[in-house]
Amino acid sequence: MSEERITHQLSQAGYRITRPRRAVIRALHEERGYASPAEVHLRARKHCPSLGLVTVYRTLDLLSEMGFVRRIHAQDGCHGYALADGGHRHHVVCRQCGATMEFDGCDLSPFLARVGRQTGYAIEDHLLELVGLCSACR
Amino acid sequence: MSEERITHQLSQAGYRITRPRRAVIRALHEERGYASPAEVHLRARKHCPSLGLVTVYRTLDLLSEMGFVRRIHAQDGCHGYALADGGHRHHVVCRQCGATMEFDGCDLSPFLARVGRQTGYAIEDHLLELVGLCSACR
DNA sequence: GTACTTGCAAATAATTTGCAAATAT
DNA sequence: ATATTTGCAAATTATTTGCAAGTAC
Repeated sequence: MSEERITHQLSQAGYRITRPRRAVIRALHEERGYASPAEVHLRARKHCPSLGLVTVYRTLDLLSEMGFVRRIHAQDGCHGYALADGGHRHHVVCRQCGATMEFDGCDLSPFLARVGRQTGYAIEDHLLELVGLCSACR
Repeated sequence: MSEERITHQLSQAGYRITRPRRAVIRALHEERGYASPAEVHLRARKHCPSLGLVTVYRTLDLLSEMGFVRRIHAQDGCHGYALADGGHRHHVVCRQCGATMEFDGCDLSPFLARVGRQTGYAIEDHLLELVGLCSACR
């Protein structure tokens, strides 16, 4: 979802559109995959240098509650946040050097449909991250 | 997987079978869904009163590394652990109520193979998280 | 006996809360 | 004008580490 649309909806819901909140929303849009609160903070400071980490937590909570963002759990155990509906930002990470590369053509639909039937859930979004060795590290 | 099978495999891998480890494995078997380290600790103490929380963390790490246990991301922010019922399984999380459900038959192989060719990476592992609405919340 | 494990205490990291000052509406 | 939001500092909670003592093999 676009930044404008999110801010508009927040505004409609009675929340104020502040510089810190804009900065967090922008940072999330710039992120390819998911980011920890600390990472969001780092990135969002570019847009609002005075931004405090606490505000990042609070804003992520708000966005999460409003359904614009979702919490995901990363392998290392840290929590990450990603834009909901950003499900098609997939990437491979090299476990050796950390290089990441995006790939496109996420044709998981048949798979997702099957899981939906099997579990009774209405699947709305997904996050996929692949881990492996990049060509240089092999 | 049964307790005996897990301990056997740990033993085969060169790890020692201790009272604290048995207690943690048993506690996981008694748990229906997933449990936080603190919850595992509480339950496992019934089988090994001297058990320390630190050992629970270490044992969960070990079991997780060996693939006997999976980390689950709970809504409230705490990490949870659940037995991996063999094979590679994933889960769907309900964005409304947080209920999680496992599904099996994660047959992504054709997809992974294609991405491997496309990116030049040797894909070794993947993290897939699905988000949706559970049947009760729909 | 020896190397792996444990539990404790202390260190570190992650997240939340209280509150006066700042600011969007 | 005023109720919301912010940033800081401090509190709380979660997780990891160092190390001497304990234990499986």
